[in-house]
Amino acid sequence: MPATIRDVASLAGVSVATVSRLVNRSGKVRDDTAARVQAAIEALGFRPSAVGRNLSTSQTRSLGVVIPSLTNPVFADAVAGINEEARARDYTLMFTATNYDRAEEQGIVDAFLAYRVDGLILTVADPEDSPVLDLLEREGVPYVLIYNQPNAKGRPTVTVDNVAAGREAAEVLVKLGHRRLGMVAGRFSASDRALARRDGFLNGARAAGCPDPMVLEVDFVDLNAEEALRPLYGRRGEAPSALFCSNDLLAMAVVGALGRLGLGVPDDVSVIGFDGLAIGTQLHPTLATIVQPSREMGRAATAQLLDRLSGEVPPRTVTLPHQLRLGESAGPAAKPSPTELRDSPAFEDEET
Amino acid sequence: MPATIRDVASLAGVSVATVSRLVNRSGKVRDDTAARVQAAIEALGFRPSAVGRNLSTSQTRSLGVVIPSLTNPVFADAVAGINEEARARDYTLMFTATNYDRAEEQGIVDAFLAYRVDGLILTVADPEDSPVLDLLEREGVPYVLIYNQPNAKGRPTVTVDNVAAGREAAEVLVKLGHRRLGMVAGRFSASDRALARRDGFLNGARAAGCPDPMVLEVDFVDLNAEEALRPLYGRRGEAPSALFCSNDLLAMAVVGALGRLGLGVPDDVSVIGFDGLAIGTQLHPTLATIVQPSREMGRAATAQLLDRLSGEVPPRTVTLPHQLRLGESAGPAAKPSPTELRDSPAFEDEET
DNA sequence: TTCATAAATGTAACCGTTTACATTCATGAA
DNA sequence: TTCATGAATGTAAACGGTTACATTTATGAA
Repeated sequence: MPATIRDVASLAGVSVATVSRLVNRSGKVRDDTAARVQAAIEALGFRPSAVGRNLSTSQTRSLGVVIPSLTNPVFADAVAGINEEARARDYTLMFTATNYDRAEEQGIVDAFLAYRVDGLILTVADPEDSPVLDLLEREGVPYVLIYNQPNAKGRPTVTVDNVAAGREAAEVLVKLGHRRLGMVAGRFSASDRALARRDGFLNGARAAGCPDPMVLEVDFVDLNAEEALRPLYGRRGEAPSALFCSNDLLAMAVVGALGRLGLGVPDDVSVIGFDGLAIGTQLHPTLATIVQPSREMGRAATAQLLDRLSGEVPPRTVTLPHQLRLGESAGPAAKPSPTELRDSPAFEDEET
Repeated sequence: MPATIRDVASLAGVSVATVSRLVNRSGKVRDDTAARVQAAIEALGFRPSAVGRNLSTSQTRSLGVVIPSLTNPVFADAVAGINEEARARDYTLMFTATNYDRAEEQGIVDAFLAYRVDGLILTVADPEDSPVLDLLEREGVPYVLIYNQPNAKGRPTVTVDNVAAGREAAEVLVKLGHRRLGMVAGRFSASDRALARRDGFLNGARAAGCPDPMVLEVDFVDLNAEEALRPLYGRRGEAPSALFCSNDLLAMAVVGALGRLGLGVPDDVSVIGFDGLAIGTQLHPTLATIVQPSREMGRAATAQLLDRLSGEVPPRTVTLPHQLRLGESAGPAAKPSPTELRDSPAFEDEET
């Protein structure tokens, strides 16, 4: 229905090649011819079809974006960054969320490959063991991971140092006087980064001579935080006085749940999250967290991918700096009660 | 580089038509032939090119999504809904955020039209006066608006009744004993819905015999809420005791800013937002708000658009139900001090 | 067997671009 | 005036599918 390049050509009395040259500035055309063609284009409202062009050039100037969920602002922020960079370079985005479902993941990537996207940006459950990534490798379609851990297979990734960050979370809590630490995390099977953060956290706790933190693995989607925390806070004395949550959304839910369990934050329990969501600073108490530069990560991933597409850079892993953001949700440990002193011999080697 | 339908055909010793028929189940092919072709497909890793298909069928099974921002979860939620419905019907999404910029808007829609998306879902600044929508109308490309106000030009829209909702916000505040109401809103020029909410709010306030609420129009992106509120809360007695915010993000910022100004929520000032973001229920105080079913709106918009593409339904406007969600941020008005009683004769006709 | 009919398959044009290569045109030197 | 040269333009073949229509093959009734 819309006008084609041939319509324009015949109206202007030139060949399609000339029209194409003018439209793409890919060759010289005399001024008066140009004017005639331009007039024809406007008269017909000609809008070159990307699909025709894609077919003939066998590239689409489009990128596929595959993330677990948009409901978590951390991903939304990354997509915002991806979007910015892609638009700036005149690429279009095909987008989808997998809802943490591997089958979906597969289906989506299949669809994107059918559309012949030039490259993909994705966050997968586990890059070490990912059929989709293997597929992309096999097909030779360039991709960059985002948020995922750098991994054995050398897959290009833009991320932060989750292990170091987890360790810092432990360290700051210890510095505040906490000894009994705990962690609440989403399912590790769905998040290699949560796993890395845990590793760092345990590490940090051990290095500081704390007893091993207990780790609570919870169902992140439709979570009942109160229910999940109850076992931990059934008996008082032995429960952790500080919790590290594998992401901010989780941390916010935990803070709310603790309140409903009658525990004050940070007076009874300190909480520190991960992600650095903007809203965290608006809350009451403000959320202590480890900030990752999500938007920037999106931008960086896109930049690398596009550079790669224009044949420049070799694939590589980029680690962006994270940053501790103190907040009211993490406070000094309460003075231990006599019973607790008795229960926790580890207190002997307390520092500070 | 990837295998084409002709490769498959020649390997299987059949014609391309047969392969096509098998792939699309669009015609009968004998079992043994089917097996041979299937084998060839697998041997070559044949993946039919959507771009080839798009060209020949002149449709793309893709939808364009254009929203102001992903950073606001209300849009992210809608996109999640759009994504769900689109995937279920085997459509792919092209996506972009405009950052509330009209020029961007135009550029993006141009790009989507070039890609020949089958239809668009969008939220624009002002549907009454929108070059992009006029363009779509002219080109005959189907679209559905989301969040925008139903409008004179009869553009199909999926939304809630923002005017009624605004009125309800006023009513609930009045019922809590507030008389001096105020509203904080994003720029009306960027949001027809904020405008509608204000209209309803003013209406409700008047109907209840309250003095006209003052309306503070603020810059929503990179907002310094504290600075913005200072004029309102410079002198105490005359400042509003309850604020309606045109969206939840704004409300959260306002709650935080009030705290920093030394004003307690809800003890000194009540705050009610709009959107019903999930996090609102986790906050402390929990956020009173008017919930719109964002995900559902995304789904509904997509459903209507796709139905329309298959030639069924005529374009129409759908109004989904909104819902008041009480929260701790809106509480009863403080007993008026004597000075205030003197200053506000309007208190005479107080109800309840 | 023979033939009408239906089932299965094949042929080739078309969708809207790009682009290698061929052709025509203008220009200025000889 | 003629011709070599480079600039401007044109021709036609891809690109990877779909599909109307033509052709071949199988089926079963007479």
